Amino acid sequence: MGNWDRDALDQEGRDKFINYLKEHGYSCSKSRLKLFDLVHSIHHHFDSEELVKIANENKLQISRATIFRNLVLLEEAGFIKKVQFTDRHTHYEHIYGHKVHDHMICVKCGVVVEFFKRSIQVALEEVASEHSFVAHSHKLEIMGHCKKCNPDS
Amino acid sequence: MGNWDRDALDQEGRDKFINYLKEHGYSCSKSRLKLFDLVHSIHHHFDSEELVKIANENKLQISRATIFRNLVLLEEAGFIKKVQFTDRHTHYEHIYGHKVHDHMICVKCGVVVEFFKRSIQVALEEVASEHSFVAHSHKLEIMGHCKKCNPDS
DNA sequence: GTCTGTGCAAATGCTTTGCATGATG
DNA sequence: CATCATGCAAAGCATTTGCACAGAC
Repeated sequence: MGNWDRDALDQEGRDKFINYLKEHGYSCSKSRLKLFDLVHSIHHHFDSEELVKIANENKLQISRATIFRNLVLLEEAGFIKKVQFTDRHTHYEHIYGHKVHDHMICVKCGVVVEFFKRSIQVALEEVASEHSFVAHSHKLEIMGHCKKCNPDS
Repeated sequence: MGNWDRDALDQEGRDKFINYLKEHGYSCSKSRLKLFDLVHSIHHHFDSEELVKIANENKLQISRATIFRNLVLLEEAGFIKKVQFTDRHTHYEHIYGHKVHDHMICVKCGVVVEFFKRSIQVALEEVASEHSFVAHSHKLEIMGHCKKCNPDS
């Protein structure tokens, strides 16, 4: 994961991020933009440790503290979202340029499958409105055994 | 939360727990049973801190370490389950004697509403089998604003 | 030049662990 | 009486924070 470069999609998101920063009175520091690029150079789930590692390997000059502080900002700006898998620390995934989806996790081998199911989305809307909630987002993870790890097969 | 007592339902669960311990080669220590009772005397979500606090107030003589160690056991035995809300530390809820349900969390006031929706359960089963997964459990949380905190109302 | 962001290292807070002691079967 | 559980205090680990300095606008 040492190499990372922006692609066209990210460039568009990058501009949105810059706008967000300006509109909300945050400055466009180099670290923030570097972190944005770094985060978007990873095409899978990631955690803070991974960012720190890549940043160090590539001598990006972003400290661990700055990474944590700006992950909060990226989350607040709606570019990334926390996901909690089996272990204790926080993982993130991209939102920008990605479709809404949920996760299925094999408790044996740890494989994570992303899926989208319209009927779930619809049912979520319904149940929220039944309880007079205005839903903004949700977190859904199915735990079980994947085909390979299925003890009965 | 200073008072706690077993009721009939818990007594049945308690026996199951004792069986579980025996079958799995764990000893039926006083601490373990006290923790079982304590956990089941709480009728809502709880966290380790709350258990420690009640244990101390009631002089139950269960140390923090023992609480953590046995929470793992209770989870493994299927009596409680981890739930992750907004803050950083782990919350638990009962499984035994409770129906399957999910949560809706108000991001403003933090209220947690439990709900059950059949169409969601059905859709979860479907999507798992579409991906050749055998689902054991799931975690579903809807984040949004409750009626009171809804900014548009 | 003023205000905001960053780096560093220390602090935090939940959780885990090593080891000597105590309870269990 | 051998084994497993517990208590205590210390360690771990992801994350947060205070403060002096650097960078943005």
